[in-house]
Amino acid sequence: MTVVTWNANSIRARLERFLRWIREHQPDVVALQELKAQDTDFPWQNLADLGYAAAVFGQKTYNGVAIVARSPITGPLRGIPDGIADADARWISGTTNGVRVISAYFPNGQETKSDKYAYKLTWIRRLRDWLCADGLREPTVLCGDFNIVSDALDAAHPDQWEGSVLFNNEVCGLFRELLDAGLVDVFRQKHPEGRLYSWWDYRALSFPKNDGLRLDYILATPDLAARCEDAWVDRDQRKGEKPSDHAPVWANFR
DNA sequence: ATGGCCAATTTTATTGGA
Repeated sequence: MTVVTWNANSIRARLERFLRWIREHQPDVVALQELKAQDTDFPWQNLADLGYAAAVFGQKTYNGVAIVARSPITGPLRGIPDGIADADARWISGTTNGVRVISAYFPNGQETKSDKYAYKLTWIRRLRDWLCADGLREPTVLCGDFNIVSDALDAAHPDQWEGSVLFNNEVCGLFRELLDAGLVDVFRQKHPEGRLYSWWDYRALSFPKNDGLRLDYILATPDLAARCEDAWVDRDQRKGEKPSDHAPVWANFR
């Protein structure tokens, strides 16, 4: 089973590229983030025509997450199921092919002194608490744009990001707490040397210079992680006309 | 070669992204 996580940075702006990519690569499961679209603007029919089911948690203008899969998706949940109100569409889960799939778009946080950063920390702690309490009772992949540089190996120039909302002791500590809840970073497992990235700024020739960050992760419960054969970044999707600033991150499970 | 911000909004600047 192949699992991909991709921050599309607007599903409408990326529609042609997205559908072409689905047709060419036929992934089994895709976790999408930053749809920047309401449910009614999601390409349900295009995907159905290609043989894919979808579970969507859309939002106008900002955020928005979805799961797309070749097998039916059962028991979809929209929003971290802890009963706490959240105005942002950042989390969806569903089960397909016997695996619980979560697509999560972690808050960016803007600046460390901002309310948005406080919200980021609160949001990640909610996710951690849910994972620890009852989130990992079945084989699970937690996929998404974490907006966290988990380690200096995940940045081309870590010194330029140290202390930012993406890379500091607080968010790195919370990332470790997500792993401690019972998850394995399967891409790290396959590439312990690091220096591979999933996001490059649109500005300043960041992609040709490979001045990137790894922000997109696939975390799996240990049973699944043991079945992971390979993990890779689909750099071709950052090339050409109208790319997202994120490339899809893939993992293949036996 | 992969190329010098981009996307959405009742737009012609502003907000947010990372």
